[in-house]
Amino acid sequence: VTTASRALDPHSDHPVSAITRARVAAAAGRLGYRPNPMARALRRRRVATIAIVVHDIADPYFAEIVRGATAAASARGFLTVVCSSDRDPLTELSYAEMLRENRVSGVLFAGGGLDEPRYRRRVGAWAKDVEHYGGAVVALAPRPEPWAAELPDNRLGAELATRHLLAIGHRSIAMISGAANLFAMRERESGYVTAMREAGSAELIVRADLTFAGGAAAMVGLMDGRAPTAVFAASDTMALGALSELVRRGIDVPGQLSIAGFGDIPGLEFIHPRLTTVSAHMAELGAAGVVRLLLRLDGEDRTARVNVHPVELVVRDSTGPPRVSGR
Amino acid sequence: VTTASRALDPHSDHPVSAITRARVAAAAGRLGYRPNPMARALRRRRVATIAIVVHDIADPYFAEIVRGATAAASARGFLTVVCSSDRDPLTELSYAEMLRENRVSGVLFAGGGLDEPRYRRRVGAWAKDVEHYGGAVVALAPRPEPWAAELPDNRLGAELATRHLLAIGHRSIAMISGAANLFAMRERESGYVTAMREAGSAELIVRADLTFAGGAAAMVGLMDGRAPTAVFAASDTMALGALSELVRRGIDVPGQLSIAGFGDIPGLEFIHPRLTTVSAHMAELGAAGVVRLLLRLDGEDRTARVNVHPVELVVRDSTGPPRVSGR
DNA sequence: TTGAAAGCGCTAACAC
DNA sequence: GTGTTAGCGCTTTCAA
Repeated sequence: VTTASRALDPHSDHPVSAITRARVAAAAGRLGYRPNPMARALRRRRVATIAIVVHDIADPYFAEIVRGATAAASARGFLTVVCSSDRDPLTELSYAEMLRENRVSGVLFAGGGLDEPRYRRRVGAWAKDVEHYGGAVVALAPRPEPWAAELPDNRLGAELATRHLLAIGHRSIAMISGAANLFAMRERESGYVTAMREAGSAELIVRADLTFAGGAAAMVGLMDGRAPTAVFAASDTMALGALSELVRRGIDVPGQLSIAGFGDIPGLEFIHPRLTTVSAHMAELGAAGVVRLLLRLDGEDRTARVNVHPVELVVRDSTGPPRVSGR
Repeated sequence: VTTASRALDPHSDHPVSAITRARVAAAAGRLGYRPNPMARALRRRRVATIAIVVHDIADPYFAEIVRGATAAASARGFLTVVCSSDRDPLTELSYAEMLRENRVSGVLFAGGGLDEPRYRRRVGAWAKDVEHYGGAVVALAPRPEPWAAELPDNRLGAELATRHLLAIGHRSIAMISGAANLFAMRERESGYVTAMREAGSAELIVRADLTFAGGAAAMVGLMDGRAPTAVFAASDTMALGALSELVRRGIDVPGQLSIAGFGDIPGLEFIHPRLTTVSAHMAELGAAGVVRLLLRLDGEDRTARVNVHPVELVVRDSTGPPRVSGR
C-alpha cells in the first residue's frame, strides 16, 4: 500500500522505481482505483477543496470572479465552495468559521476588506488559525491584512476613467462610490481624486449601496442637486443603475450626461448606450487567485506579495463630450 | 468517547441520560471541542457538503438560486460547492464525477436536463452511484430522470405571460426560447403554445443562446422578418438582451412592441422600461431544494415527488396594448 | 527502493 | 444507558 500510495502521488518525492510505478499504474487502471478523498483529507489534515468568499454572488462582478476561480480550481482537482456574505461582515465571519472547521485548503477573499477594528481583529485571528493548519489565504481585493493578494489596479483604473472624462472636456465629474470603510472603494476614490486634482477640478463623491438600486438612488441625488456633466461609478452594477435612472428621466446619455463604470461585466456591449468602463478581467483574476493559492499550498510562495493586475479603459458609447451649453 | 459522540450528535437516536448529556455539553464547551469533520466524513462515508450544478453562474437566474441554496445549507451546517458548467454537458459530467468521488452529501441540479441519449445514460449511471453511497440528488429544473424535484411552474408561467399579452390585445406574439433539447424550455414553450392555440393565434418560436447576447440576436432576427407586436422571452436575461436591441433601434417599448420575460431576476424594477415578467422565486427554490435534499439524507423522503412551486405574473411597464395600426 | 506498522478522529457494532 | 473495540483508507515514520 505504501508503495502504491507513493507511486500514485505526483507530489511525493520519495523514490519509486519505474517498473513498480508502471505496475501500480496498471493495477490502478485495471481496478478502477482512485484514492479516497476523505481518508486522504483525514490523514493530510485538510480537504482538496478551496473556498471563495464574495460580497454578493448575484453581482456579475463577483459571479465572473467565481466563474474564473471554479474553472481553474476544478482543472487542478479542487472543488470550490462559494460563500456569499450579502455584504454582512458577521455572515462573512460565520462562513469563514465553517471553512476553517472544515479544513478547506485555502480561502480566496473576493470582497474587499473592511476598516472596522472588531472585524479586522477577528479576521486576523481567523487567518492565523487557517495558516496554522496549513491552509492558504489569498485576497482578490485590497485589504489591510498582510496577505498574499492578486488585485486589479483599482487606483489606475479609476484614474483612467476619470482622465478619459476630463480629456473629452468634462470638468464637473461626480463619482458614485460605495461604503467609505471598504478598502476597494478607497483605492478607486483615490484614483478619481488624483485625476481630478491634477486637472484642477473639484471632486464630488457620493456614496451608495454597491447595487443596481444603489446606483439609481445615487443618480437621483445627483440630478436633484447641481447635476454634473459626467459620472464615474465605482462598479458597473451601480453604473447600470445610474444609467437606468437617467433613461427613466429621459436624459440623453452621453448627449446630456456621460457615465463610466468599473469592471467590464459581461453584456455591456449590448446595453444601450454601450457602457464605457474599466476592464478588470475578473475571471482571470479569480483564476490567478487559485494559482497563487495552490502555489502557497505547495510551499512555493511564502511571501505576502501583492500582484497588481493591469486594467484597461474600454471606451464605448456612454461617454462623450459635454454639451456646449449656451454662452 | 462513544457516549460523547452520541451526546453531541443531534441526529443520534441512541439514548443518553440528560445528566450525561449535560456533562458532555459542558466539557465540550470548556474545551472548545468540535467534532473533526474529516474524521466524521471518513467514518460516515460522506462529507457535510452539498453541491449545486448550474448552467451559468453569471446568469442572475442561477445566481439567485445559488444565493438561496447556500444560505439555507449553511444555516444547517452544510457547505455548498458551486459548479458552473457553462452549458457544456461534458463539463457538467466531469464536475458530477468530482462530486461523486468527493462523496458530497447531495447534489442540486439547477440547470435543466438535456434530451440527449449519451448524456442521459451517463447521468443516470452517475446518479445510481451517488445514491449507492447514500448521497441525494434533487432537481431544480425539469429533467427526464425520475428524481426528487422542486420546480417552478414553467408551463403555467409561460401561459400567464402569453395570456397577459393576448389579453391586452396582441395577436402576433413571438417567443424567444433556448435550445430545443432542454426540458425547461420545452415546458415554457408548451405553456406559450397552449395559450396561443387557445386564442387561435399562430405560434412563432425562435431559438437563441440563453444569454443577453442571444436575446439580442434573436430580436434582430425577429425585427428583420415580419416583426411581431409582442415577444415572450423564456428567460429574463434573454428578454433584457432583446430589449437592448429594441432600444438600440429606437423602437418604443411597449409603444411599438411589448416584451415579457421569465424569472424575475433582481433589479428589473430599475430597468427602463421596467420589465414585465413571471416571478419564479429562485432563491426560495434553491432553499427548498436544500430542505428536500436534507430530508432525503435523513431518510424522511424516499419518493421522487415533483413539487411544483407557484409562479406569478408581474406586470410592469414593458408590456402594453399594441399600437392601433392604420386600418 | 520497498514494506510494516502506527494512527489521523470519529462512529457503529456489540457487549454489558 | 454506557463503554469497549474495531475499523473507515489513507500517509508517514521507521526499519530493512
